[in-house]
Amino acid sequence: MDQTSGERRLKKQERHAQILLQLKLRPHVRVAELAALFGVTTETVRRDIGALERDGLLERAHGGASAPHPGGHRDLDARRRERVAERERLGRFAASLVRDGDAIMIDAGSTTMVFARFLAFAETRVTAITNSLQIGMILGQSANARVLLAPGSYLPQEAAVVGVDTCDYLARYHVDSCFLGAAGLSEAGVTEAVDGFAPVKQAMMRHSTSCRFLIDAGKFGRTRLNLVTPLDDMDTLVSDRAPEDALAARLSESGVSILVP
Amino acid sequence: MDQTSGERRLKKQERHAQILLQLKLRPHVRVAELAALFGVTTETVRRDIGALERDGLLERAHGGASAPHPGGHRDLDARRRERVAERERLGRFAASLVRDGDAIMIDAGSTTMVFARFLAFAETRVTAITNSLQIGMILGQSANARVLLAPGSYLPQEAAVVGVDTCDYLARYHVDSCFLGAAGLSEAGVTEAVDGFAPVKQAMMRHSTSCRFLIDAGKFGRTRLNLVTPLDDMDTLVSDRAPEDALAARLSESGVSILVP
DNA sequence: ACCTTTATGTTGGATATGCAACAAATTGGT
DNA sequence: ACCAATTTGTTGCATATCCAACATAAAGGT
Repeated sequence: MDQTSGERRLKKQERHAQILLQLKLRPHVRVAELAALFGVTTETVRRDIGALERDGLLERAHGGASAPHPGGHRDLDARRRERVAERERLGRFAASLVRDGDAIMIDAGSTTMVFARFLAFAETRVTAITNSLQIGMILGQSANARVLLAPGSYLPQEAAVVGVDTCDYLARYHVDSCFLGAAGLSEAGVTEAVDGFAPVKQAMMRHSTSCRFLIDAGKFGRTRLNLVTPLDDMDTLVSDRAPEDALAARLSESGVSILVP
Repeated sequence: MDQTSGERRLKKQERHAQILLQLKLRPHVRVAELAALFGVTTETVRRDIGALERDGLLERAHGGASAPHPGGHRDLDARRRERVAERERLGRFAASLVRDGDAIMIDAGSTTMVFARFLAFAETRVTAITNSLQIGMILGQSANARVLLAPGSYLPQEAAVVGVDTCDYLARYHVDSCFLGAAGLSEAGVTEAVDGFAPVKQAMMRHSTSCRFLIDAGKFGRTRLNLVTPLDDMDTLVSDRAPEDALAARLSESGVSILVP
């Protein structure tokens, strides 16, 4: 049984790879379109999409599928789905802290990504330096944003760059404020799970006048492997709600400013 | 006529803003979902989406809409759709030129993106330095690729960085070969349309042992504003088919190697 | 070769979406 | 309060998509 031309028929695995590849290049593909492309039935494509969805590699839509995020970052997306409302409140609030003309640094992370989306949406006139490709692309959409991307070695899971190149590059600038995410905030300080992120965050802290940590309340009391900064050297916490009890006491003791919507 | 709760009914403009905001937060929204969210008919949402699409602010899909490109590269996408078959042949062939263990530089562009796709698919063990975010993300998916991203100011239309930072960064490396795209190849030399790309391409040429220009035949005889290199300093042309007539003569006269599938 | 497993195609009916035309409601100005 | 313009809702129908069940074909192992 032959088809269109001399094209070899793709196997299931190859189709899956192709579908994911397509979704890296655009946000949405249609079942019919893929079926035509592969020379298979829509039902087959539907099965492919179903399988990929079960693996969490894409999201279905009526008539097609879209990337869990264009640029496909599963972990990041899974995290993003959690605490959506809180994160939106936090992101919107944090974006309101940026004023026209500010120069800022933005760290890679799901919370800072929401922040960047609101910043782009508000069309704040801003110069932003970031190590996150997604944040760069999002903010670059805003006509009023000037985006500088830091160099470094690329981490696919985080869609960000890290390493000495990244830190060296950041050291060449000084901005008004930096907006950083974190995986944990406890009495031990601000901590991070992703290897390589802590030095970048530290570099951003060093080269900005004020430093805002965007940490949603779900991360209070949590400690991860890499220490970003002890509470004593922490500047400002921006969150969706204020910490309580022991953590609150230690924060105030350390002179950390707390901003909540 | 009241609705669900005490919610105020949104006006058209507000719905439009909300839709765009939603699309900044995720890649795809559905008509039915938005209708429920706003408390309006699917037809109204459909009209909203239609209007936004006419303004180029989103792309429709059956049952919903998606961002023009999260990282929105409509031009790039439009270009990509042209000469698909030729470009795929060219990209696949160019990818076969890379051997395990190579260090390469890759320029931003639709042709080089296809090249990177095949490189990722082939899982070639490679270290790649690029100024294109999309290429970085695509190649970064390959377990065998190590990707270094150059810094610079971000160009949203091209999803790439350019500028002196970019060139300075490239100058710190030396690779086996570089793979560059171009908008035109004529007797005047290799030319490019996007401001800022030419210096980056030149920097890549300078810091690689061999330089491959990936230029599909549709660009033969075309001259654009920015000169990347005259034919005399050109190393290798990789294309889907060999040039003819005067251009072919000038290329051979200049000692340019020509590789075709 | 044979058989088993898996993948793909086919079909039909249920459901969802798209579209156009018209009706109803809302808005904005006087 | 009134009218004109705009916006939204409603309806009917064409089309597209989904899903499940079964048939066919391909792949893999013995």
